[in-house]
Amino acid sequence: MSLSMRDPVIPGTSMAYHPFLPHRAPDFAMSAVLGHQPPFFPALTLPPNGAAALSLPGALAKPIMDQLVGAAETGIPFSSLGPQTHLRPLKTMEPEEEVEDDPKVHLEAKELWDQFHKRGTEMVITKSGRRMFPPFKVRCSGLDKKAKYILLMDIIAADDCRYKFHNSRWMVAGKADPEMPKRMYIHPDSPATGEQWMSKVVTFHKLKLTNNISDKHGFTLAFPSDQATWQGNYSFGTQTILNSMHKYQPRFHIVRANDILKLPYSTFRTYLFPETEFIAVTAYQNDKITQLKIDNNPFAKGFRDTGNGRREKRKQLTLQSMRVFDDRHKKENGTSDESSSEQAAFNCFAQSSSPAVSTVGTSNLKDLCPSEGESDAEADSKEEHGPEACDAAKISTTTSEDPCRDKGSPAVKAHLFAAEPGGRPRDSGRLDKASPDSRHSPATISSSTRGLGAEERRSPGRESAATSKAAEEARALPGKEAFAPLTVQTDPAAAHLGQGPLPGLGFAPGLAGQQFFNGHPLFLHPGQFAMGGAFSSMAAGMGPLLATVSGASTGVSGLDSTAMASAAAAQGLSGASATLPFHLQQHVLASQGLAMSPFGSLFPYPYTYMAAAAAASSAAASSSVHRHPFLNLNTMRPRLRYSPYSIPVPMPDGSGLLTTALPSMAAAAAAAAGPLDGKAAALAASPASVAVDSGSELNSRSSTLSSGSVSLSPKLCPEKEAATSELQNIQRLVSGLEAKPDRSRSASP
DNA sequence: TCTCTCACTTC
DNA sequence: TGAAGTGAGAG
Repeated sequence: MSLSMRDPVIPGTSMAYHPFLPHRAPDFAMSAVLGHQPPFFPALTLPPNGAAALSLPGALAKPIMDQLVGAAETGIPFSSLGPQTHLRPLKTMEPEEEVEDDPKVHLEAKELWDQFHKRGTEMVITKSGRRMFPPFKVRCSGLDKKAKYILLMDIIAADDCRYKFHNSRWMVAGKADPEMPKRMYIHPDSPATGEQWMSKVVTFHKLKLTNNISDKHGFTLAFPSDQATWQGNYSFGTQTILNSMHKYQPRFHIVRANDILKLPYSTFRTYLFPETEFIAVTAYQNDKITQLKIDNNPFAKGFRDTGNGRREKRKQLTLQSMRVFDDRHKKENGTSDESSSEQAAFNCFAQSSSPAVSTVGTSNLKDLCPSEGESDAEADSKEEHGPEACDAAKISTTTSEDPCRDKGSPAVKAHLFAAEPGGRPRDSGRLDKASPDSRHSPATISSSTRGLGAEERRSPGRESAATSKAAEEARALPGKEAFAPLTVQTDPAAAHLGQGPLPGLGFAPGLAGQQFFNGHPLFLHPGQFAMGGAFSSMAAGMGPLLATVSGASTGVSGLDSTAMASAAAAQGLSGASATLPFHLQQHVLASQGLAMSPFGSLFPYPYTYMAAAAAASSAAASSSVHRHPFLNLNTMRPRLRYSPYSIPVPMPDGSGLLTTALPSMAAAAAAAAGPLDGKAAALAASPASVAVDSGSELNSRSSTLSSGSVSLSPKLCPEKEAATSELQNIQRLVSGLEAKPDRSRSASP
């Protein structure tokens, strides 16, 4: 049984769903708390009949169940298993039936995105968080109507560059700053049936972007995995922390799972829309972008030229003053330079007075301002081919070297922005969109290789030699290893958590008013208590996950005194002592405008540890290769389908699924992944490049690729045709990776 | 560059 | 009606 938004769960009344509460005890076939270390470990749910009832990959389920069940039967101290273990109702662990589906995802408002993208989309980030505009919306099809899916979104760094807006163009300004802890946002409606998802446009407009590293709207989970790139901590949250003047790429994920608890073991189908790439800014740099926002964002109506808003009044005032100035100038010089006058006016009005700009607001993609800066005009003229062509180009561009790209870095898309230094063959090399549907073609990344390839494909940069040089220099700079976004690392275990690429997972926000813990201890930041459906089950199912608060330098996870105590006691957790007093927790929650769930903050785990874990995760992810955890993961494990979550490995006593086990695992993973840096990316890139080879193909193939039936392009990897079983592909690719990380190059033309 | 306040908007 | 989302502009 899983909770969802549809479950009538209301904070304060949802306790009935909490497995830790006494009245829930009967629902459990078994209930036990195993182990006591580390305190931050969430409970591992264990059905009474072992692995069979747990919908986990065989490889994972077996060792876990063997250990847990075996330990219980033989009297082995639970502590030897490491994590606290909770047994959950069998019914919640019943495996799902595998039903074929063929998900397709279409980006909504693509035309709008194209308009922005052509000029280098900027997204404002603020301390309190700013929504994305255009909003990220997709429409799904091809889902199994009856199956449940969890939809997620995250934003990853597009490259390792820092940018500056110079001479009306975005230019590389050096190496990227240390990456912020990444978070994944779970759509608040998750989980929902395929039918439900397909019946509406899935919007992620509530996701906010922030530059506040102390943001409390997130938490981190950590769990072991043999997939290095996904081993460690996973952050979720309603706000994504970004670096200003850095380029980012939103991603959309479809996970077929009827319960959040299965998320860690489910296959992620990732979709990437190049046109949604953007540069985070604290203040708009490109006036054209500003104008586009004003013209299209309802909330900015007041700044539109049309209307009686402040903008209009100001404009009129400015115009008036300008006329006075101009008249005076004419009298003084006896001549009138219309062009200069316009230019002056343009400068003074900051484009608000530009006629050309006013037309930008239309939904149609037209030239914005021919009269504007040469760079813009140039860009526009080049972009007149249409947004679709532009997209195709993005995807197909492959020849030029991207200066900003780290060796092996899969994602380098600096060239994607129109406002970049001229002279680059922006349009050259673009592939015509063969299919009308290509406009909706995302770069599907259900397979690691494809995902990486997609970005790799795009990475070929348009950067000038100069920028390339700068990037090179920047690259030479000390890595981000030193970066520790989160303050204190109180637990050694947390340190290694970050050794591997750690993709951030963000659990949805708008789940307010719903309980998300029907069960197990999950370390959540107070800010997450408002989350609902997805979390309800997630908490219950994140057994092997280590939860930590991420991105928070202050505070402690808010915990309901009652529930927390109950949970803590049940789990034998010791971290509660590190938490704030209940009233303080309430204060923390209140400060965030969040209602504290009665059972809410279940996790008495030391906030500091969580932060440390997140920091470690972030630091690990900051490596060039790890810049794109998702893609990197794929690189490491080329799969048509992959799970960002851990895959079971033999668990040593005392470690098991716990974080304690992470060190060794992470280390091993890191060791394996390390050498792959760069090469691995290349490997992954090959299939991906194929996938993105043609916009039309992307679209038509997205489903196929995502489904894993066939994802590799016949052009590049004929031997990897759909007929090849997924397992075989995985095995082959993985073995190849391990043996020859760079083999991919040879395999990919 | 960034942060904050402001007037204005939508919902 | 008020909370929340906007860009402008000052500092």
